[in-house]
Amino acid sequence: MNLFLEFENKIRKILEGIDFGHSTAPDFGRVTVEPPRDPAHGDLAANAALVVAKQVGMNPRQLARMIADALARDPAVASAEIAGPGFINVRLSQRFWADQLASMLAAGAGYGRSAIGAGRKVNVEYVSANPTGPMHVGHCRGAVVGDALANLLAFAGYAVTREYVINDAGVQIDVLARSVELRYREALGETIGAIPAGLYPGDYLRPVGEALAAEFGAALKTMPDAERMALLRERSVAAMMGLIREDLHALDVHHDVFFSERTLHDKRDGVSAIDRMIEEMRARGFVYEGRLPPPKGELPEDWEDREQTLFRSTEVGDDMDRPLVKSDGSYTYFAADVAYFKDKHDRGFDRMVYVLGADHGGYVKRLRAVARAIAGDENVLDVLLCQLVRLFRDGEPVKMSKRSGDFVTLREVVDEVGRDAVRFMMLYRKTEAPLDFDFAKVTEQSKDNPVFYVQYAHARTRSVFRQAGEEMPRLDTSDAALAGADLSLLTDRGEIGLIAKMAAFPRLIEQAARADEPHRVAFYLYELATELHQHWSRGKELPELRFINQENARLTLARLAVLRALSSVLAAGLAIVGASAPEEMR
RNA sequence: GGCCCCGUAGCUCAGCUGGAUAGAGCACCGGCCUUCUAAGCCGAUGGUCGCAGGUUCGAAUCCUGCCGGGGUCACCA
Repeated sequence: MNLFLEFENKIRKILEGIDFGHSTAPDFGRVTVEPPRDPAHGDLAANAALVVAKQVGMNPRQLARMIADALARDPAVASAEIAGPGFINVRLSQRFWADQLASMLAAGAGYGRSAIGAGRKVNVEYVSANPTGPMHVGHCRGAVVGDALANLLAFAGYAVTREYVINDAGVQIDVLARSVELRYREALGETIGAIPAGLYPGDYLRPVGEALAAEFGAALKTMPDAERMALLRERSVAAMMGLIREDLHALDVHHDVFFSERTLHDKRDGVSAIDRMIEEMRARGFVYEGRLPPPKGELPEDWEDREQTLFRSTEVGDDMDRPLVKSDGSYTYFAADVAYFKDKHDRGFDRMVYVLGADHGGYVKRLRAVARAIAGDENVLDVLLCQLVRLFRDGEPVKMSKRSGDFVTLREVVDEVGRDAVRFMMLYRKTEAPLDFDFAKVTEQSKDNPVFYVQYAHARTRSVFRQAGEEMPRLDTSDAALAGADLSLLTDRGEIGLIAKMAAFPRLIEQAARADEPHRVAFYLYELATELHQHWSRGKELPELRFINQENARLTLARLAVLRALSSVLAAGLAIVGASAPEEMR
C-alpha cells in the first residue's frame, strides 16, 4: 500500500459518507490521488470533486469544499485547500512524515516492496542470443532491460522466472559446426587458408577446435558424417554457451532456465513437442494445409507457390497465416516458437514477457496471435522492443563491421566502462527510444554522469555515518537506536523533502512494474540523489542544517535516521537496476 | 504499399497510463570551497509539445487523418 492509495481510500470513505440523495450510488472509481506536478501545490492532489461532481449534480468546488473539510480533520493532514476548477491540494503534517520515516526504518531493505504481483508466475525471456559466438554489444541492452525488469517484477511481488532460449536447432548451428570443424583441422596442423564465405570467421572458434583435437586426435576425420556433425554441433553449442554465460556473468545477468529449442524437436516415442502442438492445434482448427498469397511488393527470386502446413493466425489477429513447415520438410522457427509458448503456458505461467530487439518488431503480432490461440488471451503476453544502441567514442560513432567478425563485443564494453555504468546507462532511456552510449561520458566521475551521481549519493549517506562515528563516538547509530530517534525534530523542508521523495518510492515501483518500465527506477534514483545533494549543499551556508550536530545528539540521531532510510532506498533502487551501491567513491 | 516505434528547449531526453503556469541534464551567462567529500550546489536564458481535427470540466498524454525519421514485411534465426 502506498501513501497515495491510502489517501484515495480515505477520500472514497468520505464520499461514501456523504448523502447525495440519489437512488443509484455514484461511481468513485476514477478518484485518484497523485503528487502534484508543482510542489508548491502541496504533497497530494486529488481530482475527486472533478470526477464526481457531475454525477451527483453538484458544483465541483462546492463538493471539493466538503471533502477538504473532512480531510482537514485527519491528523495526517496539515491543510487541505481547493484550487483551480476543484482540485484538492493536501499538505501533510510533520507528524505524518515522521510516521512515514519510522515505517521506512522498520521495513529496512524491504521498504518499497509491493504485493501487486500477488505471487503470479511471470516468465521473462531475454537475451537469447544465438549460440554462435560471444555476445556483441547489440545484445547488451536487452540483457540489462530484461534483467532489471525481472528484478523489478520480483520486487513488486511477482514470482519471476528468468529464461534464456538457446536457438540450437536452426541451420546456423550447422554453419557453426562446420566452422568449428575447420578449426579442428587447423589445430591438427592442416593449412585451412581463408575461412570460406558463409562460415563464421571469428578467432573465438580456435580454442574449440583445439579442444576437439586434444580430446579426439584425428579420430573425428574418419567418423561417419552424421555422427561427426552431431558431435560437432553439440560441442560447439556447449562451448559458445560457455562464452555467453561468461559474458552474462560480467554483466551480472543470471538466468534461472536455459531452454534448449532443440528439445522441442526431440522425439520421444516418435513424437516431438512440436508434433504434438501441431496435432492439438489442428484439432482445434488452427492448423491446415493451404497456400499463401505471394508477398507484397517485389517478389523474392526463390518464391515458390506451394501447399504447406499453415497456422491460422489471421483468426487471432495476425495479418497473414504463418507457415509451420519449410519446403525441406523441417519445422519453421515459428513452429518451434508456438510449441515453446505452449510449453511455458503448460508450465503454469500467468504472464510471458519477451524482451526483443527492435528488429523483431514484425514478430510481435504473430506472438500475440499465438497467445490468443493457446492461452485464449493476448494479455498474458508482453513484448518489450529494445531500440538500437549507438556507440560513440569522443563524439564519433564507433564503426562496426559484423561481416569480418570484427564486431564490438559486450565484454569489451563492460571491461572498459564497468558493469555498473553499462547497466545504469542502458536503463537511462525508455526502452522504445534509441540510445547513444558514449564511452568517455559514462566513465567520467562528475555530475554529468548519472551513474556516478547516484552512486555518489549513496556513498555520501554512508560517509556521514563514518564521520559521525569519529566526531561523536559515544552516539549509538545502530538500527535499534535509530528506531528510537525523536523524529518530530525533523522540521526542515529539505529533510521533509527527502522523506516525501522516499515515500513516493513504493508507488514508483508499482507503476514501473505495471508498465514494464524499469527505466523509471533509474530516473527516480537520479531525482532522489538530486534531493540529497541539494539538501547537503544547504548545510554549507547553514551549518545548523548539517546532519551531524555535535551539540545535539538527539537531532543528529533523527537526521541519521533519514540517511539510513535514504541509503536503503538508493540501495534497493540500484539493486533493481543491477548496479552496486558503494560505501565510498574512489 | 501493410504493420510497429519515434517526433517535447539550440543538443540529449523525462513527463508518474487524462490534471493545474510542460520539467531535467548538456551547452551558454552569472554566483558559491577555513565544508559531515566543490566528485557538489544556486541563479538567469531558452517551448506554436511535428501539423490539423475530434473526444471532455481538462489533452504532450486517448481517437482519426496527414507530414517527417527509423525498423520490418513467404521459407532465414
